[in-house]
Amino acid sequence: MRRRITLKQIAKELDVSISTVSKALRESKEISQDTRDKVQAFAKLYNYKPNNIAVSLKNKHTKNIGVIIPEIVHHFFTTVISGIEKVANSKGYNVIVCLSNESFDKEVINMETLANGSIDGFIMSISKETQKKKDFHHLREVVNQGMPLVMFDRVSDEIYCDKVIVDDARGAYQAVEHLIHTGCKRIALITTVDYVSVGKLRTLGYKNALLDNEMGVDEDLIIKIEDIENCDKEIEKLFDLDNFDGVFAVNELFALTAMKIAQERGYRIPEDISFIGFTDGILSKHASPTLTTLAQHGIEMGEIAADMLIEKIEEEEEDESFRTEIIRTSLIQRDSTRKI
Amino acid sequence: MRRRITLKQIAKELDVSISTVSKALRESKEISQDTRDKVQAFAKLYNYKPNNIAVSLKNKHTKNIGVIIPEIVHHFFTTVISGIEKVANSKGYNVIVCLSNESFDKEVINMETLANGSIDGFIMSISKETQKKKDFHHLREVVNQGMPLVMFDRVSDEIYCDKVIVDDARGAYQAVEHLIHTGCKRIALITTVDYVSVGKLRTLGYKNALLDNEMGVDEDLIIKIEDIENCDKEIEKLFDLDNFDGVFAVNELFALTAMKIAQERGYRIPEDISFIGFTDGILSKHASPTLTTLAQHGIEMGEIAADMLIEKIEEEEEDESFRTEIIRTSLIQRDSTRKI
DNA sequence: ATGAAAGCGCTAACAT
DNA sequence: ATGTTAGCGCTTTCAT
Repeated sequence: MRRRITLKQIAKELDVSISTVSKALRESKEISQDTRDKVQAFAKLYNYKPNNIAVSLKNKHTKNIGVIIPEIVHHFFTTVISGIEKVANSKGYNVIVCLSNESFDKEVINMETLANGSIDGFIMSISKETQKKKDFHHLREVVNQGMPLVMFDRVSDEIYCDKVIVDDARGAYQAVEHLIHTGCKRIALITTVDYVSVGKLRTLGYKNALLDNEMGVDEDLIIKIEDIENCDKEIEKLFDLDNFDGVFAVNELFALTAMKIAQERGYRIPEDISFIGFTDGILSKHASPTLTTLAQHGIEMGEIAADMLIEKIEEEEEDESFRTEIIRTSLIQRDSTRKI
Repeated sequence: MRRRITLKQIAKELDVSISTVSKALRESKEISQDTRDKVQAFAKLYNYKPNNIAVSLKNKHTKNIGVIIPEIVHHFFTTVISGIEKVANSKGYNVIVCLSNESFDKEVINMETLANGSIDGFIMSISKETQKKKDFHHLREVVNQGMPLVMFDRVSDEIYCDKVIVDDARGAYQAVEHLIHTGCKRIALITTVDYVSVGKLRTLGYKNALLDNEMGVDEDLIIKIEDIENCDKEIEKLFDLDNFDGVFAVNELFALTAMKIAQERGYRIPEDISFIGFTDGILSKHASPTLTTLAQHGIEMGEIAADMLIEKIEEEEEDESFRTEIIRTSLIQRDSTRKI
């Protein structure tokens, strides 16, 4: 078991100085071709690779980027990671993933441990709890230290940094309009509690679409779900109390659950009730009937976030201007809505 | 924008030496209570946090663990990461995730970049391409350098290291027996090509279950799918050519696709045909009918892998004995199989 | 063309 | 009780 070899050892073996070895390895023409060849051959033979940590300490950058997300077992976030990873790797960066599990404390701890020199910048989506508490001191701190930060999807207006967001309100608007255009007259909304920023925005889009089409908002047709585990109970209530011919749900799970309940109650989809979900994940594609959804383009979001971050990391002087990229959703028509 | 403060700066401000500051911060009783208080107050005020990189260089460990998986947009792997993350974080480690995207070259590159000092150990599941090529030099190299490695799920016998695997053959056996016990007479198998180790093992379990129940293996009932994207075409062929009353599929997607085709052809599930899938992901739970599956306990695998790795990382002298933990699958009965 | 030396931020053995 | 020094592995400036 050979341990990794260092410059020092090479220098000693070859009876030259450490700096000669270092330079030879980096093809410096300060060093004679002869020595360069000799050093390189030796390095290759012993499979020399520079120690990343030492290089990081010296160069003041780690070539790591930290990603903090609420949940990894959530298809949208994994697609974003996939996009981040792709561009990060192509530019020589590694991705350190930390999960907050929707907990404020965990989010704070994660940020603090990573911010102490382990990474060159952050990409993050804040936890529900953080959104509820509205306490962003940890983000502020990191930004104040000059560490680049890109927020995505679940962002906060209070923090000045680059952002990549989905056009939630517009997407919801688009979905509801599609229901209207395909003949729905009474459209229900299944959404989350208001402190979840994206839920709120999607609710807004839903209302606007109704208003713009002179349909009026009926609050009885809107249910806000807190406990995702037991969303079926809440949704059952909607079916008990009211009737409608279209459902817009802010995520796949709500949409699928609603479809299942509708089917159990004997409604035909989409003839009797049409369904659209936000977020195009695996569930939608394999549901029966397949679910019409709004694709959020997670991979693309990840790629853009990583590009923005790396740009900020690598720019010479720091630039105080921040961008917000808005990713348009696109409607994926499947079998849970009527054809136009 | 205040940059991070260092020991040196604290020392200068307080007019003491760097080592005094270092010691004071670590509550060394070599230092007078007075100085300790003063230093700590100052450090707190300026929010001093030790630089991880410097500590790593000094201490020869990074408190990072590298995880290399073929795909992140794959529910099983994300559950494993979730488990790894949980125990890693609880023991003060960060998780660096790299994706091979099922590519041998990418896997090699990922390992090499991480092995150069960025991490203290690896947890990995090898790519399909690596399994096909049977080239494990990169793993061997890492192990030879004394870097702890834990392989999970897709492992290789050629590498001596700790492993965590699913009892694939036994799980498949269990699934097929369940089909038999619930009355199936002719059971089809939808599997992957043989070089995917888990596919091969699950095929083995299938055959053994049939043999042990004196049912005989009919090769016409076995299809091996190479191209997952177009698995529906292959599965259609199975339905065209043969008839059967039970299907065991080595993953969720194959099972769901087969169920959908069966439904289109007018078969009732489970009355006419029963289905079981390997891997209990989100699809199974939300399919209609819900799919009976073998749960692989990804979270648990991740936790065990992380525990094994950290144990090896932290042990004093290195221990050449390696363990293989076998995780039993469990059958989750849902509506795609008949009740006993 | 080569090497000595300083320094990145920290720890720790060894003075004083 | 405090400070000096060396060193982790590397880069780079400044001699020689």
